[in-house]
Amino acid sequence: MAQLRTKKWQKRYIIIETAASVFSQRGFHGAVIAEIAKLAGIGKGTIYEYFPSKEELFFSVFEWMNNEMEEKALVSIATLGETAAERLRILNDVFVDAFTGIRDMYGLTLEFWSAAAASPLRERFRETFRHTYAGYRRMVSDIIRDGITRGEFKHTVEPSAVAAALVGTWDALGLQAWLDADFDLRDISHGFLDVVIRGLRP
Amino acid sequence: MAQLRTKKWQKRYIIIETAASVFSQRGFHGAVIAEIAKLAGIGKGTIYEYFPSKEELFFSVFEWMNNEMEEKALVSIATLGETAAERLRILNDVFVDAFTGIRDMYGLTLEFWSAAAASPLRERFRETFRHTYAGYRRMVSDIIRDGITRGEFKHTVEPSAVAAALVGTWDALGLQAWLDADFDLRDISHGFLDVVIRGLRP
Amino acid sequence: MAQLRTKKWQKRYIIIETAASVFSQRGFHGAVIAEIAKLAGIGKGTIYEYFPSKEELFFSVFEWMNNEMEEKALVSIATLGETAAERLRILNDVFVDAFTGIRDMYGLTLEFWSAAAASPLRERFRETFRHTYAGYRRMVSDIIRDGITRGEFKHTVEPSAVAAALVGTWDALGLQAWLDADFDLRDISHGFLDVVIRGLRP
Amino acid sequence: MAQLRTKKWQKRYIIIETAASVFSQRGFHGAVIAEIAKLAGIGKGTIYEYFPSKEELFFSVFEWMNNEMEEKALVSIATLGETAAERLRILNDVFVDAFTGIRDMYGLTLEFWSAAAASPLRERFRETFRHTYAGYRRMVSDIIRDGITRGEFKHTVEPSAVAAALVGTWDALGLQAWLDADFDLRDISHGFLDVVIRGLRP
DNA sequence: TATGAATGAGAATTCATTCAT
DNA sequence: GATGAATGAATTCTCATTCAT
Repeated sequence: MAQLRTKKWQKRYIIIETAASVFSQRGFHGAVIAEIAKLAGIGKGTIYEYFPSKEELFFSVFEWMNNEMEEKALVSIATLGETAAERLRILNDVFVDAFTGIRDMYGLTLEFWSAAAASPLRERFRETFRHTYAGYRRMVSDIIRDGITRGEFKHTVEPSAVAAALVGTWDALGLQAWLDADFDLRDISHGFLDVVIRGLRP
Repeated sequence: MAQLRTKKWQKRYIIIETAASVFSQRGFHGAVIAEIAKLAGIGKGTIYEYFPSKEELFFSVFEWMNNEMEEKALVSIATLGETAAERLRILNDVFVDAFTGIRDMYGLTLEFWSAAAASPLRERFRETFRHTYAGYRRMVSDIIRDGITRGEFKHTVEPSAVAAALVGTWDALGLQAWLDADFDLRDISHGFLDVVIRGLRP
Repeated sequence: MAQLRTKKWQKRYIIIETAASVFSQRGFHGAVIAEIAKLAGIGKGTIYEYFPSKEELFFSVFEWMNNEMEEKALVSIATLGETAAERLRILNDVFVDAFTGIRDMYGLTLEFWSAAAASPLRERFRETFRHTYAGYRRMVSDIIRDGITRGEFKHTVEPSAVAAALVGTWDALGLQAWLDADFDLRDISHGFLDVVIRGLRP
Repeated sequence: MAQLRTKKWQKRYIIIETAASVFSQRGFHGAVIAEIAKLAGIGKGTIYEYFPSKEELFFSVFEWMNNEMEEKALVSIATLGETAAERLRILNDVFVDAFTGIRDMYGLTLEFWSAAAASPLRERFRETFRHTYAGYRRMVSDIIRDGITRGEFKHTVEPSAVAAALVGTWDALGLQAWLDADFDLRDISHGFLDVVIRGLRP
């Protein structure tokens, strides 16, 4: 991204980062543009030079976080292990780690979902969510299909069903972990993944 | 509920139901008390005779929907089948059916999560969520433990891990189905549950 | 107007009157809703209970002033003198008096014209102006036609042309008088009307 | 104007012309400096090299249009016909033509009036209006006085009263024509002028 | 001289909540 | 108990103007 080096994009990035933090602490509606600007060290009006509205800024934060996360996942996919099972475990850990890394920003995810339900930009939020989920499902179902091909997994399993469910599980376990400090995300996801992998074996 | 027969509680119930509909269409922040009142056929001020604030009303809607759902789940639990596997499948269908039944109100769930992240009443939302999830996890882990006891499931599986993941899966598959009209929730959940149950077998 | 006695209409009227004064002093854009409210002795939000927007409030002021003026003109028409010429003179004086009576509010008229050119409600302003002018033109051309019938005026004059011009003249002389404190509106309009009436004679 | 040949004045002229167009479409308050600059093909900041403020720019547009119009009127005056009546008719046509020529810019005139009522520069607008009207009145009263001298007009008419009224009539008929597409400005002004000229005859 | 990125004062509007009736 | 008129705090967004480059 040569762009990232230009001043314009650097400032845009600063705004997004600051906004992410404020939105995550206060929620979309609780966040106030003036505060974001002040924390970003710029004037209120400047934000509107970069984003046409609060909603669009929020959507940009959403896109940015999606990209960050997807990039991590893709990297991990590229550097993966021997067996399909092993690769599922590694991918699982990517999500666990990602969640742990943004734990205090998890509320933001919930705000994104709410935006997908009730924002004026809801259709764009939904479309992006659909797209993102489709991407993750594809990653997982590719691994499973590969496992089937190699004889590692039973050929009667439905890769897309398992993929959808696994992706959903990562999401949902993150939610429970966010709710409950005692929830041991790593342990629980490992325990469950063991069961799933056993279930996938021929 | 003897209460439900009193006028006071009847009107309270009407408000909650109307509010649920409006919140689900417009989101918490987009919903306007005046509209809820008008649709409920009462005066704006009257709502404040029953609920101290918009947030509290929203929270009451949340509690009410939780109760509705839990009741259904408990009924299904009580009337269950022979094997543990069968009971898991029935419980799975309860969630699938519940989701299908409130599909057009699913946005409300997302708003509840957002409230858990950013409402002034967030702690109460979180606490209720925690409690609800704990309840569902208990239902599932009871079934699994029972399966282990009966020798139907492997005794090394961690019931609570599987329970947390399954409950999460139901949640998360609902979300994906809400996002994507083509998503065949029943099929996919069945396909996945088969794998999980195989994985649970000794 | 039984309505005028209801509280709702009384308050509406107070707001319109106060707004007329503020708009006339500061112009539409210079006027601030908060000031109107304060001067009217009510809360800022209350204005929005009666008028959906600043523009609509302004338009209501416009309608109100139009009605006031038209009423006066109609009264004078009803109580008029013998000859057509006399009636033109009386009508002329109605406008002269009206202008003198609202001299310090004349700026408001200019603001209305500006609104007819550039307000979001411009079409309604224009339509109302058209309607008002048509009404005044009709009053005048009726008098002239009557004068022709009675043989007082030449039958070849075009009543509608003279009516349009006379109505315009009253407007425009008011404007010049507003610009220039030395401008003797009464004298000048009388001098001119004499010429016009001579010109109308057979 | 030797000035017009310098680059500085050329650019100033371009800005004024562009501004006239934008102000006429959007009104003074609806017009945005950035748009004027873009349409003029220059940078936003550059406008401030030529005009100290939006108001001053608007005032310059006003002056420029006044000069344009006055020039036309003076030219027509210089090339006039035989009798005083004929000269009044020619002057009348100058205004009719001028109006027709700037029909779609007529809104601008209304904005100038509004500025005379409510701009921070209102005094300068008023002064200029006064001056302009005085000029036109002088043109007309000179003609009438000349007509009286030549015995063409009655010596008891008050030239300045008729002049003020005629000038006002041109203004006001333009307004009515602007409001109403069906208004036949030429016909009506001719019909009226005939009456006035008859009234002026001895 | 020209530019346009940055600024923040400023104002309309919304709507949860109150409270007199 | 029920109501809805009144309220004003709160917030987004606009845009004329400045000034470093």
